[in-house]
Amino acid sequence: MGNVLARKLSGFAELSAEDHARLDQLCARTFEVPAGDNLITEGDRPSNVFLLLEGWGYRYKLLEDGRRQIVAFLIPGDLCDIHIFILKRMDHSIGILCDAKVAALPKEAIIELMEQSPALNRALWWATLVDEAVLREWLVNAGQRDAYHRVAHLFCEMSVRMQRVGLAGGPSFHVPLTQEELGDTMGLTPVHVNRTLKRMRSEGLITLRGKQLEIHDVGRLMEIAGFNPNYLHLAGE
Amino acid sequence: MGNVLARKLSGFAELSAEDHARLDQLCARTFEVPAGDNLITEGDRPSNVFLLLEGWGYRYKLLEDGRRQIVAFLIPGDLCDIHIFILKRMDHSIGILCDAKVAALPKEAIIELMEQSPALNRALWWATLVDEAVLREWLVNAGQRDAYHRVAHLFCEMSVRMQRVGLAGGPSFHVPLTQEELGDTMGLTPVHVNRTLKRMRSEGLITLRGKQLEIHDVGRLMEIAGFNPNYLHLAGE
DNA sequence: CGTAATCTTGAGTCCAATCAACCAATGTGG
DNA sequence: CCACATTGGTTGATTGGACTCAAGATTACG
Repeated sequence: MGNVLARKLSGFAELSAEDHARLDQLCARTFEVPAGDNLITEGDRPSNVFLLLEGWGYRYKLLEDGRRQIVAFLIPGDLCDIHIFILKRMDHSIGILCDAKVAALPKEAIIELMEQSPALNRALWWATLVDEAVLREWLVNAGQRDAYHRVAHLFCEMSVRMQRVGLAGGPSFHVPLTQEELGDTMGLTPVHVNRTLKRMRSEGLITLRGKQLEIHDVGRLMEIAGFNPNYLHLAGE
Repeated sequence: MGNVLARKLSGFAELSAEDHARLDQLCARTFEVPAGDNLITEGDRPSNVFLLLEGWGYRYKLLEDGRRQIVAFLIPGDLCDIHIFILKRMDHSIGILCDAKVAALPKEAIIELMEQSPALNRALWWATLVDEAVLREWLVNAGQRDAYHRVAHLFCEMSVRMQRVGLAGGPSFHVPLTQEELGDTMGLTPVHVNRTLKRMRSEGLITLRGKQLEIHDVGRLMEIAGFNPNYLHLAGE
């Protein structure tokens, strides 16, 4: 179903029934990608745009010595760069965190879509700009906040994003990340992530067991994190 | 002159004489912005796209307690987000570092430009995607590298970017940044930036005096930084 | 059910922050 | 034209947050 994408985009623009049909049609050809696989590898020249329908992915870059920085998470409804084919080669990789269902959209289909529907064109642009805004906020996170506030901020963002696509029923949702992956996201070691989570648990802020994250009081966590959702550019502004 | 923009874009796409004319025309109405001013402030609803013709600008976000993270530098030829008007409000600010000359491009002109010239459309897209790629690399920098390698990496990037728009004649170029601003860029304190620069100076890597940066051996600095220019997606790939 | 991956905790170390002067350069007004 | 103020740069001493190393507990999974 293109429903995940439609649901996400309709948070920004009013989509017509025709637009919905277009999106559904776009997602006709899907395939499965098992956890641990790479969807795209640095150096590739992708000619398709991928849409994540189920599961989680993540963008990352590797340094020569093996260190890894995760630069984005992809959750259902997320596209990997609509215009990626403009660049000659990928400058980063996209990995899959848990068994995923993916639609491959030929670039021609994307171009056609954007030409035919001004609403979708704008909506896809909006999604792209929000991705960039998230990247800026992650840079703020890594550059300015200490471990405790970094984790808090990331969890707030995840909560909002999961809510948005209907994957967080209530205060609890699935986060298929190891502590090592959390560390590589925020520039922390897994050991320090562990200690930070322990602290947040002991303060009654969260429960994180078996990849299930529960935020006991989102408002309070947002306050701690200094979380301002404006950068996600949600519907109601 | 739109020449700065044209020079930058022609590093990616072959622009026709007509395209050059279009760009020149676009930059007809210019104005000056003094150092220290904000070009755009968080919360604004810009209806113009700004093109920096002379001087330096920087994107930044402030936290409640006054800390600042610089998330990008704008040098001559850089546009501030072509499609910014799709978002309702700015989620960050753009400041001016040294007296600048700026062209304000009405969004209609941008849209028209992109419709009329496929080459320019692609080129502007390319510029946008490169901006995002730089952001990813900055996140890697802040998340994974220590102060010494962070500074080295940033200087390598600046060198390449300045070279690209013809603002670095040889190994030396103008960098109108205080050590505090360098710190806010990389998530370091000014004191530590100072010590790091001192070390790089003592190792004979750089000279930095009066806002003039000279990199004595770019190849060596790139090696130290682990700098791979692929993310800048230059012409020759 | 056993092995590997992940999580957890402790002890010691180190990189970068903080605190605090002092110096150099620039600029302004009397 | 000089006194003084301000900003930016430099250096030292100390502190602290996060890393490293290491070992044990728990969980996941073939």
